[in-house]
Amino acid sequence: MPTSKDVAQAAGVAQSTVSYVLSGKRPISEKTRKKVEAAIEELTYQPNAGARALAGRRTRVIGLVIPFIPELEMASLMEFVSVIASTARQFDHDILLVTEDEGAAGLRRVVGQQICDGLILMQVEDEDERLPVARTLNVPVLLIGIPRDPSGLVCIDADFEMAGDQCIRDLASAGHSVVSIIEWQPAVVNRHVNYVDRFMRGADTAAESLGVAVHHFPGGADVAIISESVDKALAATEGVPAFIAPDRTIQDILRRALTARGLTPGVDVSVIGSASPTLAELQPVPLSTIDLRPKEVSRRAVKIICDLLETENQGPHESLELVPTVITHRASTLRPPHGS
Amino acid sequence: MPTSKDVAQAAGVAQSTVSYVLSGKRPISEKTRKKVEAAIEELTYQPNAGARALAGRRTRVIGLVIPFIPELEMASLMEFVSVIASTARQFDHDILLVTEDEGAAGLRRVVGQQICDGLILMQVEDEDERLPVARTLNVPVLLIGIPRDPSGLVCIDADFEMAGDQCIRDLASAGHSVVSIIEWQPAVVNRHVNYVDRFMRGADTAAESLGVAVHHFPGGADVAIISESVDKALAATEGVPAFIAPDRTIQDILRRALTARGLTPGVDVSVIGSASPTLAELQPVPLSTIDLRPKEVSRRAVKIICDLLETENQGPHESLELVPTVITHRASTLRPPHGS
DNA sequence: TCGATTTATCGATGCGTATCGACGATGCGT
DNA sequence: ACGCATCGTCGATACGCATCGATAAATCGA
Repeated sequence: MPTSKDVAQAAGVAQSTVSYVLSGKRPISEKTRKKVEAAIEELTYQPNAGARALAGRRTRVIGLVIPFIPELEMASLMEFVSVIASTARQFDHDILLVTEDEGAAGLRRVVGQQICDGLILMQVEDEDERLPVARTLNVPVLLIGIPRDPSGLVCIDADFEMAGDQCIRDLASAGHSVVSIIEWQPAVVNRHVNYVDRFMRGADTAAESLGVAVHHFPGGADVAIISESVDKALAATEGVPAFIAPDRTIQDILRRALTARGLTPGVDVSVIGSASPTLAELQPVPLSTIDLRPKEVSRRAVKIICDLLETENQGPHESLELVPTVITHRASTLRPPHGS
Repeated sequence: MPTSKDVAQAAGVAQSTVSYVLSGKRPISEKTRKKVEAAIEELTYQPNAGARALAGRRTRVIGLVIPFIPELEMASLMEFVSVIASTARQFDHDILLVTEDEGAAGLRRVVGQQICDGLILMQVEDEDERLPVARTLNVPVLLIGIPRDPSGLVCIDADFEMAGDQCIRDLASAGHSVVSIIEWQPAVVNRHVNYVDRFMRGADTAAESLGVAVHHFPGGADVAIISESVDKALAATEGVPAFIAPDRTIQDILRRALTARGLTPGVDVSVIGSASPTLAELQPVPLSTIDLRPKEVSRRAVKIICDLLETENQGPHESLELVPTVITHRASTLRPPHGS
């Protein structure tokens, strides 16, 4: 492997000059820059990351703490991971995976060994055991998700309250006065992420101001529970029933339960789910969706932490950014009455 | 951040002694070891990764090249990633994400900058553009998947041929003489991964030796295509029909298509799918599965490359490891006739 | 034309660890 | 008691790069 010294020798300059050509931190004449760049090209020189980290006290690596494999939600998780990694590259950073099974000790390790310049924590819970540790680490930490006490922390998440609001308003404007919301699966709810509450709060508030009645039903991974909820919901509704199912697994089960009862989304019943546009269009009846914008959340998360890494001021930051959600009409919801 | 020099000072020894206590590469008296360990504890010393990499020419990081986000198969992908990261930790290594959108240049980068000691390539295609590059990198590379020409490369994958064989034998022993296999989705097939072919070869060979007739049907993401295949398959079968659907998405669609026709798995029809035991049990009718053992593949992949990293001999290795698949009877297939 | 600036480059040093050779201390046999 | 191997520790050096101060060269003003 060629070193910057080799490059310097090939270009007939000092090693430090090579370094300055690369970093641009001192003026370099056009002539020597050309020489150095030619030498770099010829030797296919690439700076050694370890040496760079040692001398520059910067690794340009961000640790990504992924939650413990819950067998569910994996697809969604992967989308975050993938977009985070790509975006990090755009900011000239790399992503190191830190698995949850290392626990809080893992955070101390990657920061203590200075493998990472900063951390992104995914799936932050209401009372997350990692937070006390995160607060004491002397590196920027970015949370995806909002804990009960976000003081002294930098958080970002989808605006679930807005999502709940949008769903209710949308159904209300389509003429529904009763809406049934089916919660996330117990596996999600029990993890004590609070976006469930935020969503419901947004929905309830909107419903109250619009005079819409909202029924809540527990989520469940198996058909029986959902079927039961559907029956209760149908019994409690006059006119065309409306369902909101923000959990992807739930919405699949819901669709089957409705089909089994001879109800067609967009005709006899309105359904709002959550899915990427692509997947939504692939449904038997294209699904109206509330888009929680995982990609945008991921992108902003990376941007925020990279900004923090640039301005290396040590003062503990604190901020809370909510990414607006987007509701999209497709065939699974009734159209609003003409003129409304 | 304390350094090994600080530790040395606190313990009243030389810095090199601290290093030897940590590495164990030279004998250290019980007494000074205790002193040093106490100092490490007290200062919460952790060795600097950059310095370590520089001096030891080893980063203890493995690059994991994840395929370009295909919107499908994400859950399965995440399972690999998660297990790989955990297993790497057991071998005292970390995982750096390398996204496919950097292309082959990404491989050169992470190796050239010596961010990684080795690479794991996921989802290797038949004629993978990354392979020529991989062969010239002077670090161990481990492929998950088997390219057309595996010469000079180290590969591991599930034994899809065995999987095909097992499925056919299982159905044959349950009395089926005609079996319909529904291929993976076009999105998978078109990516030119060859495990599809390997599976079919195993199935066809077994079928021939057992006198079983096999019908192949294309996969498809939407219900219409699968329904059509099912109808054709039913028409072509006398007695109880049997289906094999190794693609998870397909198997979900298949189940609905069969249900719609009043066929109950395990009673009027046999179905073998692919899913984790957990998910298989959650189905309306517990699904007989062919387990492609993604976790085991991941674990072995990490073990292999870590072994290669230990024995740093430079000679280009070549090997091909196939992980045995496991077929598990559940309620969705007919029971073999008594006594067989 | 000569000193005062500015510009471009060089040499030296430090970052924190691993490793090698050296050296004093200890134990051995005779 | 003396030479000799062994054990435990130390000091010095290298790893490859970033950065600082210094210096030579070029530019400018008067």
